[in-house]
Amino acid sequence: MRQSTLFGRTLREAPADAQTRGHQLMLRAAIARPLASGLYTWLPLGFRVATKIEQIIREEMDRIGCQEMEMPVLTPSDLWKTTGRWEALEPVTFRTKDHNGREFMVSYTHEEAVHAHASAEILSYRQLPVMVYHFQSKGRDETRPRAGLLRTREFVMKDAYSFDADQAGLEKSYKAQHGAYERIFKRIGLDATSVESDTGAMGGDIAHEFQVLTDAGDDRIAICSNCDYKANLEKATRTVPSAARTESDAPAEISTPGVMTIDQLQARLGRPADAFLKTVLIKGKDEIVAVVLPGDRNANEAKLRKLLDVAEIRFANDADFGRVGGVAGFIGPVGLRARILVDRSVDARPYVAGANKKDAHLDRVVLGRDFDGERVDVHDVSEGDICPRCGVGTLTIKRGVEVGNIFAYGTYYSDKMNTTFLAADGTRRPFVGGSYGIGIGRAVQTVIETNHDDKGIIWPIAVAPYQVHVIALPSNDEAVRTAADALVGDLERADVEVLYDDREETAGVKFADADLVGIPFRATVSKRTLKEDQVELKPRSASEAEFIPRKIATERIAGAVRRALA
RNA sequence: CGGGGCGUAGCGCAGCCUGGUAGCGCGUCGCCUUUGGGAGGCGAAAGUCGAGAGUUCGAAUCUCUCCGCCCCGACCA
Repeated sequence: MRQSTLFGRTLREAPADAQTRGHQLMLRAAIARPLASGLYTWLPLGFRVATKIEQIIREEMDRIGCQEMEMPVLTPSDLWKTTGRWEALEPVTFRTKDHNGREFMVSYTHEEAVHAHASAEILSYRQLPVMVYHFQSKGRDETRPRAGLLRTREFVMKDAYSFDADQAGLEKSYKAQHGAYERIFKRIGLDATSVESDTGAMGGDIAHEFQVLTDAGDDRIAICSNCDYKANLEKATRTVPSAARTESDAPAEISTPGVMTIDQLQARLGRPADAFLKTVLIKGKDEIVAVVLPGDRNANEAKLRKLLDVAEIRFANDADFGRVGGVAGFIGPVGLRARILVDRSVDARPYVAGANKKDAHLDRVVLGRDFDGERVDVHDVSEGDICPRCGVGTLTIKRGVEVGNIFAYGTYYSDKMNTTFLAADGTRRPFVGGSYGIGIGRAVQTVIETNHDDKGIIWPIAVAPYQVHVIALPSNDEAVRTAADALVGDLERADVEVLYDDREETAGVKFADADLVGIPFRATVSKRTLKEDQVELKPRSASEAEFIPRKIATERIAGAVRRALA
């Protein structure tokens, strides 16, 4: 490919609204361009990367017997209505109607569609298990697209679906996908770790996210310093140190005029945050729920949403406070007329809690004696907490990008859509399923986020837009041009992918662009190298170049590419 | 959807407070010189100042409404 004709120019400066390094480099290196908020066009260089990533995924899916197909972007509303997601996904989806008024969704995902097909194609247990996948655009009207390709409103996802006769089969399919994912991310050059994740509103048992740790990410992951425990903060828990039970007198009211927050209580009473109980009133499905936590812990919204089976956590209003007998700022679990959830971080010792009376708190409130409630796990873990698995290591919290997820949802969709097969014993049984997604654009930018230096991208060769960047210097010199043209032709005949910088630019511009675009090998043909009858070869990731006699340059460069790919 | 910020030439920005000729750097175009790390000279093109309404003799600048974009939070691949 001659760079003089390449569609898409490099940018010397990144647009001011590009925040992360990957976003900046993605734009500067002409990988993709925004068309509107959260909508991106692949430029030729980026499209080649995306295509290579797809091909790697395709090979690994095929290897585990997952069959490629393709379902439409637009899917009819009645399909979604059978699972209730037409309503549930309303705020985050794009919709349209045809000329007869029939409604369609720009598919958010394809579980419904694939179940409809499975139901029609798979009649007997003899046809199971089956795994299928496709690469297809998803539409998600994200309220906040973010960081370039990391979160967009339309993106291509590889989504695979497994259908099994029973739970044991599902677990096998799930393991096969998990293995494929590990191979895929390794080949792409992403250091992705599988992390336990929340199963979301769909329930189900097992789910893993593949997270790439980088500050550009917007997920938070708890990681044990000792064992292999890793979990999304939405799900992460900890070992709560057991406190010795202490005896104490009955609660006593203390006057605390105007003292309404944990911070103020600490200042006023001179005790640490964990000496207090924090009580948060929230709206449940059709009840008011009080969540009781130690003063130094925050409630985890994801955990609460799942526990209460609500889409969104909303705090109680004044009327709700009155209804349960609480006073804002002085709320506590003792005598409260609400469903009470007590976080497992609360232990069996006396705390200071709100007295449900203006300007008053209760000292020496003890769980089990003075109040009680359902014991739950709804707190955020913090840096330094004890690992829940090994009980030895401490947790650190890192940011991550979720490049893929796998999810064993079981019969969730089959039950709702009544998709069944005929089992060996003659009964009709629901498909036991799982879904497995990878975002292509997100993967591309995550590779950049984790493979660059201060000059530009450093592509892993397996996904690089081209393998060798040939630089002619200067390209208007007859001899240089002839030699460079010949090298490019020879390399291409040896099946090497070449980007050829034949532009009439100065050396500085060409080298700076080569570093920015980040093709793994740079081969320079210049007046200087020609004098010695040589070609200069420099890997993007190395600081030193080597000089190769022109006669064997093609062979040597093609060999280097082959070794790098192996 | 809650909170915050920003829209002036392709990109990065100044000008706005205190109303009066629309500017700078880079890029782009032409010619010349240059060619191993974003070169130099001369010349040139390019802006509905996000949109609309208002105030004013006069609005990029003041007021209002709308639109777009970004960041933090919540949600996702």
